[in-house]
Amino acid sequence: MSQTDTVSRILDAAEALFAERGFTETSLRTITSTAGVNLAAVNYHFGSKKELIQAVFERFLTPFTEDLEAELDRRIATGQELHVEGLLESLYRVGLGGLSDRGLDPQRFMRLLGLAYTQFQGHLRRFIVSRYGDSYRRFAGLLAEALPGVDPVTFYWRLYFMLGATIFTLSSYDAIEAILREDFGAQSSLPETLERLVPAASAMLKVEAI
Amino acid sequence: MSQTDTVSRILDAAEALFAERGFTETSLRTITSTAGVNLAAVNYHFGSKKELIQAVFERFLTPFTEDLEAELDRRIATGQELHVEGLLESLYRVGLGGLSDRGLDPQRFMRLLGLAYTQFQGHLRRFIVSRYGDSYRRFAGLLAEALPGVDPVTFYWRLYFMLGATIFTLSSYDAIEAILREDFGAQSSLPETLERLVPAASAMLKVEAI
DNA sequence: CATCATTTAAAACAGTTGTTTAACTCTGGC
DNA sequence: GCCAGAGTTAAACAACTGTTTTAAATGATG
Repeated sequence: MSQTDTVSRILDAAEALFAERGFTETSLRTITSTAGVNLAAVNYHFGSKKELIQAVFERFLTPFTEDLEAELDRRIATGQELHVEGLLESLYRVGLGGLSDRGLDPQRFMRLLGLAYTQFQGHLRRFIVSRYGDSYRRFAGLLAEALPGVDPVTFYWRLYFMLGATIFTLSSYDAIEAILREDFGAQSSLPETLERLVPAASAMLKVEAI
Repeated sequence: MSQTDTVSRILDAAEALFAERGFTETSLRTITSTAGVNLAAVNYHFGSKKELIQAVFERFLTPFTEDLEAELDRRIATGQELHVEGLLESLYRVGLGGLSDRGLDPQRFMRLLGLAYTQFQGHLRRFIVSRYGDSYRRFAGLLAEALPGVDPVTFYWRLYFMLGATIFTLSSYDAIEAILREDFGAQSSLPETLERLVPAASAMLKVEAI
């Protein structure tokens, strides 16, 4: 084994197994044997399982937020109007394209993001907020500006509605797609689903009624 | 201890602890010591931890679906038009009111429902689908009828968008509410949040654009 | 060539997990 | 009054968890 790719082999295996089964359901022994490395390597390189979990998230969240920031900069620089649909498209395009360019599976990315919210790992939520909170707040701010009629509290609730619809749906994408394929024979792709999500989420954010 | 309330004491403790920490993160020893019963009682009365998890869900999903069916029957019997907002209101009213009448915490109910979808317990999903799938399909069918313009595949994706927005938001209700209270000083109640969710989810289901 | 970080191996660590056992207590029906 | 059976108890089971330690081997860098 060529020395230092041990770290990335562990990250690869951990990422796949976490997305598939969750954190507590995945043991270090499963990870290391999948990665073909020694059990002690995880504690040697990462310190603990907690820090391994954080490292997995860091590896895909850092390029994701960087790409998103760049995309927002680009949109602002070219003087494009920042309407709701455009912002959501930016978000989804980065999540879909930017990551797969780097060889990362966007679906796995969504499953992990869903886990970060629903599994009970306090340290993970704290880690993500402290590391990527600024980018999140920037995006939320731009979205709020694009919705001048909506009062702040209502806006934030709807932002969470949107996050819920996105994360929930995409992290169970395979299961939902399988059901629809069985019932309607129609198979849909991930980009197609995002194309359905943009107008739906936009409509939800924009409603006039109380 | 008055003999046979051991079963319900276990269910009470398990329900609260599962909602708080998740399934794998909650040990039988924590459950039994919280309930004040012997460790072996779980295996004696329920057979296994899996079956205990299912029993917890059965205890609140059975009254919930019965109430929902009754509410739908009532709406149809009184000849009310079944529009989208009304159906969602029925769903949320039953989830909120019907359960708390029975002394069950609606938020806990939502957290557990979220867990059922996101935790990796294949047996749970199978159990719920086989037991409550008919009620689910009936509700989905009525909702589809109220949306004649929307093609079936798009409808089902949007149904999952709505489920995601609902389950995700309400299962993290406490956390989100705390953030909004800190940032805006405005505190919102669960009924208020559902009042925001009805028009938002309706708008999402009804959009005209592709 | 020596050095030092990296990797492997194997073992042990101390906990925790779900489950099972066998003995015990209690109670309702004969 | 007694006894079968349901209910409870403490103890032990075997398996697994994350982590640490020992040791030896490997490889790149200076």
